[in-house]
Amino acid sequence: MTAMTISKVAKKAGVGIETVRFYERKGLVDQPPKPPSGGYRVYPAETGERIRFIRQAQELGFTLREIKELLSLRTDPATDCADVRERAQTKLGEVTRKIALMKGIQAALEKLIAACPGQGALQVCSIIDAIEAPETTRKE
Amino acid sequence: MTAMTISKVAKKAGVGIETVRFYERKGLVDQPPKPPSGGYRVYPAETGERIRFIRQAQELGFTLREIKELLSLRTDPATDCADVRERAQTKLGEVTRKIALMKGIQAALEKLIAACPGQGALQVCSIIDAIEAPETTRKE
DNA sequence: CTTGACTCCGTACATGAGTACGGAGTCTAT
DNA sequence: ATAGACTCCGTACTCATGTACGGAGTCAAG
Repeated sequence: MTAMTISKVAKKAGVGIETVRFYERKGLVDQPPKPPSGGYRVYPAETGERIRFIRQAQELGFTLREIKELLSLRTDPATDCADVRERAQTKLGEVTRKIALMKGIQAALEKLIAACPGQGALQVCSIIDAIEAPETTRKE
Repeated sequence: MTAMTISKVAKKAGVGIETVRFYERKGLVDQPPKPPSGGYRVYPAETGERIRFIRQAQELGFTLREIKELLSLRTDPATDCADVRERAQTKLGEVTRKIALMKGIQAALEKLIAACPGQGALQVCSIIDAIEAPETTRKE
């Protein structure tokens, strides 16, 4: 069982070595200590999963800063539960909002696909219909 | 009814003037022609909506390049329907996938919130559980 | 017809998120 | 014990996405 070196982690996570190191610098993943005997750092298996999570969260429009916050949410005895709870609820609001927006786009795309293949010119339907202007009810 | 100048558009869309101009340069929104009489450009009302859409799509993790593609999808007689349909379907796949990922995070947050307030130390539950490793079934 | 606010345009600067490079050390297989 | 592959670390470069600046032109009100 070969030790988990940085290149193994990177490969498992589907990123480059430099990216792993970049996330270490940013505090998104822990840099394991160098073994006292000297030599290469050895990574726990979770690091790969953690990086995968980071990448997916990025695809969902979270910044590394936000992802760091997400990752710091965990129920363990050491952290103040009420605080974690509150931050989790804030994040939950964000993702719920994003899901709603995304569903708007999904619906618009489905409508577009449905409208398209019929014959030539049905309605002109734009993706922008996906957004229901929230505040644009002001004239001027 | 005062003409829609660039600052009005920006305000309506909730961005700065420079951002509008930046999107014009990038081809994400059309730059209206300068009136032949000279003077300031006047913008159609849709520009504001369009920019709002751009910002929302960005929050959902789409790049400007991708958003440009999204915006170019529309069923109108001028464009090849089959082509539009195909591109729309690709995009639909992407957003559907994103929704699934986002729901994973949503569920994890809900679980976290539910686990938290009970007493002190219930399970340690990490957000990373949100991701079901797709390919990590390889050992080594 | 002048003043203050706004537009236009080009260019420069900023920030987030990597990516690349290079030299020195380490590990492993032959 | 040496070659080839890999690690470590610092620094520098890149690319996307804006933001800021500055000077010249324009507009509308007093």
